[in-house]
Amino acid sequence: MKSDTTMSESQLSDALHRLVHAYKSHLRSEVAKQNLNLPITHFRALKGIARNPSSTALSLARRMQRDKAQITRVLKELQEDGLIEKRPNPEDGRSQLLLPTRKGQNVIARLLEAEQHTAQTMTRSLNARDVQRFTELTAHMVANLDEPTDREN
Amino acid sequence: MKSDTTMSESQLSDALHRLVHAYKSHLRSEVAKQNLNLPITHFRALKGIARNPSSTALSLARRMQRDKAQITRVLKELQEDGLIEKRPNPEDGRSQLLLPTRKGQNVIARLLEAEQHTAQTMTRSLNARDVQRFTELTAHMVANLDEPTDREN
DNA sequence: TTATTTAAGTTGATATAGTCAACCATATGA
DNA sequence: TCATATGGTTGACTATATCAACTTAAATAA
Repeated sequence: MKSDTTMSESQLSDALHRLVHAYKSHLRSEVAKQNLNLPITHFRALKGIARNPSSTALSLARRMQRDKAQITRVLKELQEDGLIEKRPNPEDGRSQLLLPTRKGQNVIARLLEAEQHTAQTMTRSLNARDVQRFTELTAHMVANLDEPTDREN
Repeated sequence: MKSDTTMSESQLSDALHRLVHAYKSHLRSEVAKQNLNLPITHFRALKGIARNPSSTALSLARRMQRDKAQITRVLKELQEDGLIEKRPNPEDGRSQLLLPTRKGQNVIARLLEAEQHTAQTMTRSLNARDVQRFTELTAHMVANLDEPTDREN
């Protein structure tokens, strides 16, 4: 009798979809309130660059687990918006180091606020332990999904 | 000193994105293994229709929390693929009832298998209680995000 | 040192998702 | 019966993702 299991897995899947949808739409509107017009992926990329001082397109793609083609495009737009700059990578002539500009740092600060509002709304009925637990479980599941097929990308 | 909080929220957000991305890509490949060529959203819609005997486009849109325009398109394609049919709704001349065809039911069964594989992979390091807890927390968060703005759509 | 292979990044083409506004037809209620 | 609301459709557009081909530089083998 596996239908119970199947059921709970369907629920898990649906709940996840709903959560991410609701999360993105809330965050998008928070970002808009800050008068910023930046898609979520761009935000995430920008954050990743700021957090990691010597990012390159490829290292970012790996950390975000996104296609490098997509990253190239996002970076191009971030650069056009003056949020990041690319510097030649002294260690590899094919690659560039990514840095947030001053403007980019400014924008990041505001984005983090928006993100925090959203996260606070989202977790307002949970205590810190629950949030912690949730994050851990999430990370576990990501690892489980990634492990089998040695990902390249 | 709120930077700790901000940090954990960023982590939560990133972890979530990664999970959904990994989940979708795993599920997509499981679906492909079944020789089915159906986007995830179509699958979810089909599932929703099968689960709920007297679905209409709008009720489905509400349950899935998706835009009705998007639902219309998904339904059109499911119908073109012969997976669902539309019957006039005796209670409202503007609306149609949605039913899976026999073929649709067949496909659903195989999709559920694919979904189950993915879920099993994803949760293999967790026990049932953890999964349960995770699903609950997810639902809580969805509720928190939905509550404030009385959603229409 | 040249030739071959690999890696970083870009580009093109295409698929999938989601959003918003305008719109048509039916329903509802004043 | 007129005005308004609702179910559903369509158009236009944005955002996200995937894959393959390609360019240039790097690494390695011959």
